[in-house]
Amino acid sequence: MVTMSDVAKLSGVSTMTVSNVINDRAGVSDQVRRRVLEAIRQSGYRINVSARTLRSGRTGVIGLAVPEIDRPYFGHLATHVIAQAKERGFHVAIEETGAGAAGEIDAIAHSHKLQFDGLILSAVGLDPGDSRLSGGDYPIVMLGEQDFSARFDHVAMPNEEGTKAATAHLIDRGCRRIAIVTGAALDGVNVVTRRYHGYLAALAERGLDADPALRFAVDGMTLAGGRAAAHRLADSGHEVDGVVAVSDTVAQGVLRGLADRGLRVPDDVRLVGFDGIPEAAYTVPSLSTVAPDHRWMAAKAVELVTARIDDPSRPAAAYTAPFDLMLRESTR
Amino acid sequence: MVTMSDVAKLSGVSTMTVSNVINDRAGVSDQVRRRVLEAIRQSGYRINVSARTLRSGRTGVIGLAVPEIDRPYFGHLATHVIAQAKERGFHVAIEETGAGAAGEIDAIAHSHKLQFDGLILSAVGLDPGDSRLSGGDYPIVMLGEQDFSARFDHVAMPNEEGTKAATAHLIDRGCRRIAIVTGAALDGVNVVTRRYHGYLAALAERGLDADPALRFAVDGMTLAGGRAAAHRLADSGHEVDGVVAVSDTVAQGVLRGLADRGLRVPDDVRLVGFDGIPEAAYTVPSLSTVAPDHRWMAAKAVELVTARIDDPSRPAAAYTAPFDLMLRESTR
DNA sequence: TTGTAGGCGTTATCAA
DNA sequence: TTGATAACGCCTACAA
Repeated sequence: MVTMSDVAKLSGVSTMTVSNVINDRAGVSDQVRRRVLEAIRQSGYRINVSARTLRSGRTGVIGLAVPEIDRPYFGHLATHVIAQAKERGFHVAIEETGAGAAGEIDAIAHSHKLQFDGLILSAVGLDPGDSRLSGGDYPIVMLGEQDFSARFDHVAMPNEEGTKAATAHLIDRGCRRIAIVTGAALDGVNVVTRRYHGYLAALAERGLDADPALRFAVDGMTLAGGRAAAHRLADSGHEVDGVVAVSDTVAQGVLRGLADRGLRVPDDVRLVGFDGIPEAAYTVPSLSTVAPDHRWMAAKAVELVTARIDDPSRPAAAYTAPFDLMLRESTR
Repeated sequence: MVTMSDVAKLSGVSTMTVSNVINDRAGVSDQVRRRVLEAIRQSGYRINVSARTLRSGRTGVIGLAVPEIDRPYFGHLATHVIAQAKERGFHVAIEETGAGAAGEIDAIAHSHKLQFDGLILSAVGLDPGDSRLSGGDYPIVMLGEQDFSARFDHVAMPNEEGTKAATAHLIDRGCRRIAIVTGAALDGVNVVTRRYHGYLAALAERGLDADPALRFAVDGMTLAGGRAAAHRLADSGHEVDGVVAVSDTVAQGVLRGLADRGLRVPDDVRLVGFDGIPEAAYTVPSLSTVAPDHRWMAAKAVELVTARIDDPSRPAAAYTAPFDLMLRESTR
C-alpha cells in the first residue's frame, strides 16, 4: 500500500506538506504542489479513509436503512435519497432491515459501527417507545412511517389524509361497498393503522358504514399478499364495488387476484393504491394511487440529517409530505 | 467518547484483554470476561471501526454497485447478495452507478475510498477494455453483464442461451413474425447484444428470416421505453405475432403499450421477457420469462469476492448462471 | 513555506 | 491467562 510518507519521500518533502496539498490548504508553493501531485499520480497513492476518519471523525457517508430494497417504493426512495445526498457531498450506503424492529435496531447499531455520519431510517416495525432507541445524540432521521416526532427528526407520509382522499374519490365515483386491503398490524400507530383510519374517516364523513367484514389483512406488503387478499375477497360472497389497498405493491397483487377470479377493474370493482410508484402507471388497467412527493421527502430527509450532523443539539423537526391523488384507469 | 482504555480502567485490566473479549478470542478467564462485559455495558462503549480498520486492514464490508437500484431486477439481486454476504459475516453497502461507464469507474474509486474489502460490480456501461479498469489487485467481481472473464472474476447471465430458448419457445407456439424489443447499444459485447444474438440464433436454427424492421430499440431498460417501443411496433403496420423483450421491465412496458393499442396478449401477440423478476408473475396477463437463478448468482458472486479477499492472487474464475424458462399466460 | 512530534483507538507481538 | 509496547496512516499544534 502506498502511504503519504511514500509520496513524501518520492517528492522530497514531509508528509505534512503532502497532507496540505491533498487537502488543498494554503501555504504550499506552486512548485512543491506540482511536485507532490506528480508523485501522487506516479505512485498511485490513495488516501486512507480510516486513518483520516480516525482523526477527523467524519466519513461523508449517510446510511439509509429500509425494510426491503426490492420493494419498488423503497427502491425509488433510495434513488432519490442518493441523488439528494450527492448534491450535498454525501455518499449513501443502503442497509436492509427486513421490516422488523430487530433489524431496525441492528441498522442503528451498524450505522454506528460503520461510522456513517448519520442515518435515515425508514422504520416500520419499531415502536416509538422502544427502549432500545435510547441511543443518544447520533443523527437519525425517521422517514415515512411511524411517528417519532418528539424524539427524532421526522419526515412523515400523508397516510391518513391520503387514504381519506382515495376513499372519498371511490365514493365520488359511486362506490358504496368499499373494502380495504390492509396490513396485519392493526394496533399501535404505524403506516398501516394510519391509512386504515383515513379510510374509516372518509366513510364516516360520507355517512357510510364501515363493515368489518370488508377488511382484509395481508401478512407482508407484498404482491402475493395482495393477490391472496383479493381471492379471499372475491370468494367471501360480499358485494364489493371498491377496494382501497394499503400500498401500490399490494394493489398490484389485488389487481392480479381479481383477474384470477374474473372480476374486471374498474367495471366490476374500482381499485386505488398508495405510494405513487411509477409502476402503477404501467399496469393493465393503470392504477389510481395516492402519490406522496418522493423527491420532496428525500430532499427533506437529507436536509434534516445533514443539519443534525452539523448541529446535534438542534430541536427535532417534523414534516409531512405533500401528495397528489393520481387518477387512472382503475377508478375510471 | 468511550474508548477501550476507558473500559480497561473501569474493569481493571489492560486494553488488550478488552480487545480479546470483544473479538471473542480464546484465553480469557470467565471471570475477567464477565467483568469486562459488564464494564462495556455500563460505559456504553462502542468499538471504533476506523481504528480497527486502520490496524487490521479489513472493514467487513462488501460494496455492491448496480446501475439503478429502483429497477426490480437489481433490487432483488441486492436482497440476495445481502443475504449471502450476511452468512459469510460481511455487510453490504449498495452504490448506484447510473448505468454509465463513468458511474461504474466512480464506484470502483469510492469502493477504495470507503475501504470496502471488495466490490461486486454489475457493470453495463463499462467496456472490458476500458483503460481506467487497470486498478490492480483490488478484489472486484463482475456480475451479470459484460464479459470480463480474462481479467476479473465473473458471474455471467445466460444471455444468449436464455434468449435463444425464449425465442424458440415462441416459434414452438406458432409465432412466425417475431419482433425483438432490445436496448440501444448494439455494438460491443454486452447484455443487449448477447441477448440479441440469442434471438438471431434461434431464428436461424429454425430457418426463419430475421427482419431488421422487427427490431425495436429502447433508450433505457425502462417501463417507458418498452411502452414506447410497443407503440412504434403497433403503429408500424408490420404483422407481428410474437415479441421478445430484452428484460422483464421492458416487457412490462411492452405489455402496457400493446394494451394501449388494443392488441391482446397472448391472443394477438405472444410476449416473453428476461430476468425472472417476481413481478412478472403478477402482471395481467402474467409474463413468460427467462429466469436465471438469482440466488445462485448472488451466492457465487459473494463466494468469489470473499475468496479473492482472502487470496488476491488466485486466478480469475468465470461462471454462467443456470436458468429456467418460466411459461406463463403471455405465451399460452 | 516547510518540518517535527505526538496522538487518534485499535490490535499483533512478545514477554511475564 | 494477562499485559506492555509498538505500530497502522493521518492530522493538529507548534517549531524552524
